Amino acid sequence: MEITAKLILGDCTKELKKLEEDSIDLIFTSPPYADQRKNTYGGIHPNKYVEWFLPISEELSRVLKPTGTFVLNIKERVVNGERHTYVMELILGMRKQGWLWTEEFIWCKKNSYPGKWPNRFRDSWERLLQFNKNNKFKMFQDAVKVPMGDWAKTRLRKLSPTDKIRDESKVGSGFGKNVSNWLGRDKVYPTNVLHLATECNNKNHSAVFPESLPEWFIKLFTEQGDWVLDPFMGSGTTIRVAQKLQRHSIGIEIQPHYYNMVSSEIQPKRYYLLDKKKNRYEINRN
Amino acid sequence: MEITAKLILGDCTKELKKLEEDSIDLIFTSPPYADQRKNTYGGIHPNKYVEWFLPISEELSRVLKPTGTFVLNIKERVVNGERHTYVMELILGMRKQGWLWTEEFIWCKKNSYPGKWPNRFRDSWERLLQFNKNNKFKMFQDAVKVPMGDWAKTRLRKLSPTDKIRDESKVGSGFGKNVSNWLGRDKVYPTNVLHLATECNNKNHSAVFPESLPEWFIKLFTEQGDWVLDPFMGSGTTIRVAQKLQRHSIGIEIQPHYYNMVSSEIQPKRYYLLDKKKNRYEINRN
DNA sequence: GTTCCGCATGAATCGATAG
DNA sequence: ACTATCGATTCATGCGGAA
Repeated sequence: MEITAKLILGDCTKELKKLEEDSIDLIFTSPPYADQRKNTYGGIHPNKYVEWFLPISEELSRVLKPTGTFVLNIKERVVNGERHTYVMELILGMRKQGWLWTEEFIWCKKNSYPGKWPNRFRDSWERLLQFNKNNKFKMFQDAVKVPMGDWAKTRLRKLSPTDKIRDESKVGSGFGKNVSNWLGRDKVYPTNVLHLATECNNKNHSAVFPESLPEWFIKLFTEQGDWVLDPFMGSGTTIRVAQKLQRHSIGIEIQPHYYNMVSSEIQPKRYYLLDKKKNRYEINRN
Repeated sequence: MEITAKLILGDCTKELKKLEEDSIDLIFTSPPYADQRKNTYGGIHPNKYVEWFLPISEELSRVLKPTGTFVLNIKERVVNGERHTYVMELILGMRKQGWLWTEEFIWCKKNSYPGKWPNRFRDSWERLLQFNKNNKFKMFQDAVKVPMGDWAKTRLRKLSPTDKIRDESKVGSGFGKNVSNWLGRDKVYPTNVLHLATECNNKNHSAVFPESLPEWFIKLFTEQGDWVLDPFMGSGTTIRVAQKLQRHSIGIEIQPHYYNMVSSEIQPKRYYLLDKKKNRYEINRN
């Protein structure tokens, strides 16, 4: 199996137009926050943020498959002691473009940026907005199951024989029936809150988010061989993870510095062979 | 010292008008979510939510002191597979009224409502929106400091309401029972993410949020003798905590059932004496 | 006195069915 | 076509009684 990673140097407002429509399964990106990264994209002023982004989201809608998902990592800045409203206005604007605002996940950053202010605490969470073109979209929930809470160890350890037998006899409570289903089960579905630490010790590139963040969404919304797009590639975290998980990827970056860095690291094509024993693809080292 | 708890039976859209202006230090409330609790306030349809709430927030602005804070606990419902936008529209509407949207805290609920759907995970967080009339407001950050270190973090997160209830005598010292463990440990400021479990069905009253939620904000935004208002009192959690922490309180509730329940539990006036040894007020049992 | 187990039940949401 | 009601699904926790 051949997995492609296509890197593009350029402004995504222009480069996106060259991509084929209905071709992407997942867009995962963290655009430059308002007034951050001043050199990039001219350092968008919070008040101009929405009008800058809407043409981009329009193009993203064009390239996304009808069953695809767009995950946007964003957080509003504080302006004059107040949270700015550009994220809310962006959601409202994108809905007018036809996007569905399906869900808002929360990323709780375990080690948030340090600091102390008289009127606020450290900001320790970010939004992960899920948008879709259609209310039928691809989702692979089993791929992101998590270990069950501690309560299970103590409480489900010993189940009386009656509980196991009760299966169909007592449908009334509904609980007894399901308890037996949970025996031997150690994983449950996650919630819409993600607890991940920020990576701080990566020397080569300062990624805005840890690899586990795109990893979670790539596993959730795509399968092997699907296409992942990051229009604001930056240090290439999304692309790197996509390749690792054997998804095709396209990354667009405006800054040559980042583009060159990622280019030197990512192979444009990688080949995987089906290992029949393990029943999965393994990288072909030849 | 005399601490008042004033309970009002009635519709807050009317009752708020009778309150004195610039008299409240903290408003903490959890209004009925759109189309939930159908018996209360007629079960407001998501599309009508903003126009229903804005007149109320207008009155809340009137009664709040210029240095006061309004904390609103709210979450949007899913309508047609999409998160509804009434919360965002509410924030935008309140800003037009002159409110400042200072901050958004996240309440992560460890035990969220169960369920499984093909297109979403369980909803495990709620918003706590902080609004102010002025960018100079009262805030007592030291009152909510938490112990440092991983040990303390996990401990804090796992603290069940019972753990706290067991030692209610040590009012104001945080989470009673474990305080001794924290002696000698450095304390740090918290972040804008709160990890609390919802109180499951208590035998007496099913509160929508645990006591530790209003407790945290009451400690953060008020001092002893200040005034706390909850215009949607419900089972009276906010009022109960305010009284425990020796803040005056006003609770408004439209349903006689709840009003009577809280009335039977809360003393309209409670007297505290200054214990000079401990340098704090203790309840006068005479 | 602890620890352990059984039971009930939540600010929910989807899809099918009925009016 | 559009709205109202109902059953199925699922995990963490408090409470009360038992070991």
